[in-house]
Amino acid sequence: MLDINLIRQNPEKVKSGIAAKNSDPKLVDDFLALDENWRKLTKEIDDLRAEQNKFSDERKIEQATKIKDKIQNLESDLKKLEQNRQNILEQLPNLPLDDVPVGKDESENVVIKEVGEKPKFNFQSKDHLELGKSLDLIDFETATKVSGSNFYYLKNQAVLLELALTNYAFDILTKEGFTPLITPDLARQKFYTGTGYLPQGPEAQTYKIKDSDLGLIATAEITLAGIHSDEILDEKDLPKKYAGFSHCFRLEAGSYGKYSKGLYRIHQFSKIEMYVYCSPEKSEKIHQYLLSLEEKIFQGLGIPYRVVEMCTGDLGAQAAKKYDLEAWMPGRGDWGEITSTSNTTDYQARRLGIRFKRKDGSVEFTYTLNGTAIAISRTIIAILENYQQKDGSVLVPKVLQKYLNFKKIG
RNA sequence: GGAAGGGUCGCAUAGUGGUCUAGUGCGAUUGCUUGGAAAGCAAUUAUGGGAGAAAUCCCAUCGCGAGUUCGAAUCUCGCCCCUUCCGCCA
Repeated sequence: MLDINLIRQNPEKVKSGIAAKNSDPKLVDDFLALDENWRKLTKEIDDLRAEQNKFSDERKIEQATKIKDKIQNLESDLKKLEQNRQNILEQLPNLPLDDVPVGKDESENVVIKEVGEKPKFNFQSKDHLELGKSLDLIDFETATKVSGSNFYYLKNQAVLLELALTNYAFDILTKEGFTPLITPDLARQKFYTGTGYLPQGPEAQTYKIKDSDLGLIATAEITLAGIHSDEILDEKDLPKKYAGFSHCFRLEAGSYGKYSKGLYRIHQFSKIEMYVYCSPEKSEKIHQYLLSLEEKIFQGLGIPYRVVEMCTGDLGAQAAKKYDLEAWMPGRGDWGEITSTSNTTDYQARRLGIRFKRKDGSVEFTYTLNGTAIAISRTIIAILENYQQKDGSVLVPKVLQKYLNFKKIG
């Protein structure tokens, strides 16, 4: 949600910002028109109420009743105005930061750097599906029978690999002062909408629990953002850094093609998400910090990756700035998204009511940032495909060996 | 899942239809006092919205939402949460 005062005072800035994100700038004019009517009517009703209160206090019941009827008539109009105004407000995406490259879609994203050496195989390499099968690590067939397509059983050493990756990431993050958490895998709807995820409708990517207000979370971002909703934090406690493990559930309706196969696009996976609450002036530095932690994790794993900065058109609604890490995936012979970190400024905080009190006593909205520490399933793809050997086995990255009693899979 | 009780200002508590503009205590901040502190005394002590150049004024908020009423913290209904007991279970 954007700051109403910003829209009122600087509509041109808002228009150009949302236009860069492929949203219709006309929404701003619509909003301002509704807002002006809303203000007029609000004033009118407030004044009437003041009058009604006065008559009530003086027990002038007849006059008070008359005003009451008047207010009731106006109030239904006000409700409509308020709702329309709110609808538009919720449609407006967060504005991109000034230094974000302008672009229409993902084709205009900017590759910032490439780190690590792509492996060169002197044998016929396999993709993770073949490796998963030959090494008995992933079972899609049985999962399809039990749960449907795009589910999987992790088996044998892949299970231990998942746990090792979890421990590895938590070790790094706790050293960095993050509070480790295992979050609920279900959350109330208001936290989906608050973080900007759509719980329903044709574009919904999330599962909803029938006859309840709950849904399966698509990311721990939802449960981590909820922690301090409707709270006023103390500036001296900022930044608050959380690392939350959760299962993530995504409908992924209509995803087909070679890039969707195997573990890449599935209905359920495990992920550790970083989430930071901070003051506005610290947010850009912390965003770079989150990116550096993501790089540290994948450098440690020895997986070649590149850093991509999203252009304005590919930021999504919540983000003001966003970087992805893409790992080299030999099985597809291409890069595949493996982490994502966003500065959502005060966009989520406004919806969720997350504020903080400065030393001088003033209260303002907190900035929030999120970043993937590790998405286990895609990381397993990258490990299997990059560490495969001629004999069909897969070496375990050095940093994981201390969590496992084997150095080689197969 | 069932039954009973509860949710009030940072915390603790009072408040069962109008003087609640929410009392009291604790805590916090500021001032007075002091060599300094404590104690004491005094004042302040929320959030959102609207009008205004400002001082300031007005509206809303007692878990959330709807309703009854000229008037609701107080009455009614729905929901959420907490506590205790029962059931079920890891």
